Amino acid sequence: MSNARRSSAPTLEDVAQIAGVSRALVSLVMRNSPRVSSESRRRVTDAATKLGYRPNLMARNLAARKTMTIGVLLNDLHNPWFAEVTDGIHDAAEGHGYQLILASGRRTPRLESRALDTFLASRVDGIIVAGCRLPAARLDAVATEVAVVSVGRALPKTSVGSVTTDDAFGARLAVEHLYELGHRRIAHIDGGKGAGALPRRSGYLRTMRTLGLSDKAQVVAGDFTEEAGARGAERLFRGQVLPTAIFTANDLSAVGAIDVVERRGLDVPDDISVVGFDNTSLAALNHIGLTTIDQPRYEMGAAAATMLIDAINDRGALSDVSMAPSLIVRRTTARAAKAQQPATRSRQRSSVIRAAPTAPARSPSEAKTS
Amino acid sequence: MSNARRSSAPTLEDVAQIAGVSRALVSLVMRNSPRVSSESRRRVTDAATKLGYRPNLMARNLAARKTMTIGVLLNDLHNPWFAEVTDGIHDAAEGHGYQLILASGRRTPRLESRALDTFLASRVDGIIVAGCRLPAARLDAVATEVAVVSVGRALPKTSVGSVTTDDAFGARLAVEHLYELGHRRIAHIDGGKGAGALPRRSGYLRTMRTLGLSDKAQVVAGDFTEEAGARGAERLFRGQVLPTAIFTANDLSAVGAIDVVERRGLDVPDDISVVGFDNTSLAALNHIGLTTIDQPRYEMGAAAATMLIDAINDRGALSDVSMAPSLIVRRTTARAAKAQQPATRSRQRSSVIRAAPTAPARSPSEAKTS
DNA sequence: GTGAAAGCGCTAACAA
DNA sequence: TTGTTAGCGCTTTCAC
Repeated sequence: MSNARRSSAPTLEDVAQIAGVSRALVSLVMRNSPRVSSESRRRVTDAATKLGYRPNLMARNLAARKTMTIGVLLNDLHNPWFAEVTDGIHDAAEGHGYQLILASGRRTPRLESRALDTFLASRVDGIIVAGCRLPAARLDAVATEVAVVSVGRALPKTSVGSVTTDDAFGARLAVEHLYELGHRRIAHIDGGKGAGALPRRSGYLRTMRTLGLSDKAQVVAGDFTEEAGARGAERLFRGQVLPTAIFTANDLSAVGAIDVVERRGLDVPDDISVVGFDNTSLAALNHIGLTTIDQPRYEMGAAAATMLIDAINDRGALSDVSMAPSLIVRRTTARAAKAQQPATRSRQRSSVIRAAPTAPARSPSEAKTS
Repeated sequence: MSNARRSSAPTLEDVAQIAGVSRALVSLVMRNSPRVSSESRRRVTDAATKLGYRPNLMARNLAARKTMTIGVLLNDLHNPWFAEVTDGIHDAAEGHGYQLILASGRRTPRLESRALDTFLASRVDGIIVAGCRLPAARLDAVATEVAVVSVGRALPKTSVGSVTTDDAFGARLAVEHLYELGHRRIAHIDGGKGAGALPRRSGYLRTMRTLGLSDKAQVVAGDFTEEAGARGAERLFRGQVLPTAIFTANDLSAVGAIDVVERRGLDVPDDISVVGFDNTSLAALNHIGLTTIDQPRYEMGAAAATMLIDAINDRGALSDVSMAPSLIVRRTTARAAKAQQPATRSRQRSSVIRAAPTAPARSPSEAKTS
């Protein structure tokens, strides 16, 4: 560390001056227009580098009436799901010459709302909201001013486009998987008001009903965080009968729930099976080996960006696309024990034994770690 | 999804017109200046809401010659360390009235560099780079145009301020902890060119030397990712003698290494102890229970933002601050086995047994999960 | 307290 | 191919 800072950045005018040409010519060169003689081009670029000239984006965007920028609102930087979706958005946007500006909502509607205001004030050409929890009406209002697409949450009856997975079907896959393993008492720790939480919850309930398990269905409140998963599991332990399986609204919650189960001296999956949702990198960690429902996160991000950019350029309308989820079986689910009720149920954290599945690894279809 | 989009946003002029006042007055109201009569204020705000007026940030910033925005370059959205640092930056910046615009470098110097260019072109008032891998010279050049502070990596002899932890000391804590548990053959999977990787590596080497363990020191190349941790561990397994302990450059790598160790049929910590670095939320997951070196991530982010903002407003100079790391003992480290060489060393992934520490939990100082 | 006028740095017709 | 001329929407003196 030491010091030095510029006084005032050079402008187009400065460059034009020392290159001995007009401002318009410099402008053309900066946007590398083909209709410039190579001689002029050289003189301009020379002058520019000599001055350390850098076009002022604000001035450019103000004059051009577009920004070639898309604002991306991420609900929770702590959840790897968002990183993975963002990669997809990034690559697709870059391919079309668009820049990204990211904002973090920190799972707080107030901050999400403010971030949207900033995007609008910055006149971004389009907005992608990922896992956004804001009311549909709010998003629809934003969509009045600029094209918006939502990832991870459908917004029917609004002008907001969406790319989601079929959450209800994903929930069904999870429940059916557990059912086939012999589980009946299957609980669900939900995602509260989070994006996609509702269809996952109703998908769970519907499937339980279809399987004739309505009386055994049990939903506890969560919010897509690890802490919520832990709290949810604690809640289950406080109940009369313990479930033999837990289906959580996302991977983060699943990890929280597993911790609690093991802390209670029970084993996953021998005593209680757990299925997550998302198939984030977290689930894929071999050390966690979470059975979960895969969402094609990267592809979802890419699809959202492509749809948005097409809409911006009037090459297509916003729509609602739903991608197929799939079951990824790893090591947190196993055949239900004979006894409906797990054997041990010590309260204190006796030495925690995490054994491998007794059965040989069931189709360890380790999907791409993204 | 359906449709509708605005034609052209209302401007200050429009508002002034229908409020029956001058543009300047509207401007004052928008920036809520105190020298406006409440009557005028009311008329203006009424007109503004009626029109759905929203100040154009580009125009404002262009005219005001400042943006009240700080650009934050995050090296890797997939690593929770960045989310945690960002929270600190966010809160501190907000407290001073600054906005954030985030950019993801995706662990790619080319993208990091481009993001910096965008920040400069956008005329942000200051820049924070977190875990940035760009050459010091490049960052120093940027620092010529705007105040820059780096989190997680010191940049001596440049104009870039920095907030780091004492990485070398952290490495020493890790090695000494292992030494006290009886380990001698302690390997290090490093962070390559990553931020902070160098001091961690040299801290490791120096401590090994101090402990008279130079001949047993072994460094394998990594890059702060889980994959690199796994590759590094594989490399160790290919060696003549296996270490009894591994110190990795960060938590992500530690998790990768642990996976490989267990895949090889060995136990962590009974056969091989592992220590990470960062104490991210990942390490704190009970299910992982990684012994690691804590960095006060939130505080580092906040300190960086505060330092930057002070510098922007000439209330202080950029400097290099280093925060103290600390050892967090969880469950991936244990007393070294009697035999120098671990017993089993099966090649195939025999049933993986993950046992709890045989010794009762050693000071489970679960630091704040941030 | 309010208005008029002059830019901020650039793009976009249109002329030449 | 290059230069001229208007703005883009806002802030900021500086009068009144």
